[in-house]
Amino acid sequence: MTGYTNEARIVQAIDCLVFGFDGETLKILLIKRGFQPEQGKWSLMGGFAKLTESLEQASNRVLKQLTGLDGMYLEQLHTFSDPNRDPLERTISTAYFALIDINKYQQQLNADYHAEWFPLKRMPKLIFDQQEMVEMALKRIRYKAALHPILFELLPGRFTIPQLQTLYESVYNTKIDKRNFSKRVLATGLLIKQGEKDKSGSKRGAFYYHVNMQNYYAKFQAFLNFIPNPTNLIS
Amino acid sequence: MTGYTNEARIVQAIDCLVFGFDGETLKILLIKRGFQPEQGKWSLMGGFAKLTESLEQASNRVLKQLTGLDGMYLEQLHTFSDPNRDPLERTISTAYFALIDINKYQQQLNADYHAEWFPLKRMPKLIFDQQEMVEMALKRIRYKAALHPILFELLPGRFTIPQLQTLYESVYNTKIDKRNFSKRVLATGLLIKQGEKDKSGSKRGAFYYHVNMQNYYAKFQAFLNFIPNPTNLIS
DNA sequence: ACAAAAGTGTTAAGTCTACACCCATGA
DNA sequence: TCATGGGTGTAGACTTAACACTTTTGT
Repeated sequence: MTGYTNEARIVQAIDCLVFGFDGETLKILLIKRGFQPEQGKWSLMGGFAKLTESLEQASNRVLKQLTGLDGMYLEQLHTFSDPNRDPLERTISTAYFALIDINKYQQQLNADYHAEWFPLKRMPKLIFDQQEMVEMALKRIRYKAALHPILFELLPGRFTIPQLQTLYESVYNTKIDKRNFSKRVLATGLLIKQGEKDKSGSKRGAFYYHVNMQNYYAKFQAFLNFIPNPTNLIS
Repeated sequence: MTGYTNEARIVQAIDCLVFGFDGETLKILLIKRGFQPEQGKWSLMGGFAKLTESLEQASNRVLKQLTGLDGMYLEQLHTFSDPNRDPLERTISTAYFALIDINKYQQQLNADYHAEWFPLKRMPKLIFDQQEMVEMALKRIRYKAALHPILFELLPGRFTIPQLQTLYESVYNTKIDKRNFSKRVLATGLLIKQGEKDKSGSKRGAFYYHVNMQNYYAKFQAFLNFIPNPTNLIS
């Protein structure tokens, strides 16, 4: 017996949504597609599953190629399977999203792909159903970050509370009271204050913090009620 | 140009996790697998994607075959792609979970599949990675039901508040104070009281309610903070 | 009349929100 | 010295949690 008989075999793709934060706004990494169809158009970084690797392995492989980075936060988003999603051939694509520290991103590696960071508000049209993927990823990130501390993945190893607040404000496109924000974020016990200050943003300087990794894993589930109005969150 | 060259083509399966509630406990519908490998073992209901259908269409087709039902609550859970998950051939499977009113389930249709409902606590060992699928689905249901009113999908068109409470208690394996429970559930505005009572559970009888579908869609997002301790919920 | 489940209200504790002033520093 | 962003506390509103007794009715 060598396999299932009479069943269709289908090309299995992966698409990677890479998000970063530049201190101002949430950005997504896009490439200029290097092959047909839709060659030369802006696109998510993707690839195809090989016979001997899982989709997680395929995504990590592709992300390593594109960004030079390993071991980043990576989560399966959804599998897109409309029979007409790819005009060239019936293809199923599983989308993954990654949250990376934009500073670790290795610029030289992407020369081949002509990769560029785009603020989400000024993103070009994408090919196939990738627009839908981006919207779903944003919903997922907003939903999840309201309950879990995933946004730390977008920051460097040390960061200030005002930076963290800007990140939350940019993800939720809202303004948060800084007194309430710092009270809550400190109350989680996830942050450890450092001696040094970041003087780049102000004359007085803001203290650096880093994540208490022990508490991070322990409290990953318990980081609730962070956002003023967790309405507008989606399934 | 007729397709991608040099890319692997892989069998794409779907697996359906069908949940129901019998008034006592949450149950899952399993079948005796009718083909190799693992023929005769207890398994999730599954199938293969045809070239011309999406995975959602495939799932609905398979669920219709198994249960006779259409249009049930169906959500994509996760895509499982370990290269060794199926010993016969490399197969990728996307799991979907369905929540159905167990009373609508059409018994005659499953004769071919030897389907049976199992309380989750007394579930037999499943084949391949299906055990993992069930665990992930349970986590997802608990997570989502803490924030959204999906558990109504498991109840008949009319139900009583004590029945609803039993359902929540069984999903979360916990006890909830009935005064607080009814206050909260009524405060959502999702329930409409009916004139009649269900006399089956007690001598006095409990009023029937049904879901206000208008509010249901409007408030699907806003049904928050339902469960005493939304700790133990998973990503 | 009694057993068994349904139904209902209050109070205290805790959490959340709104809000304004002083601090430190570089230019 | 002044302009800029950093840092902090409180009071009122609201929400949540804990808790017990009365009602209905079939047997």
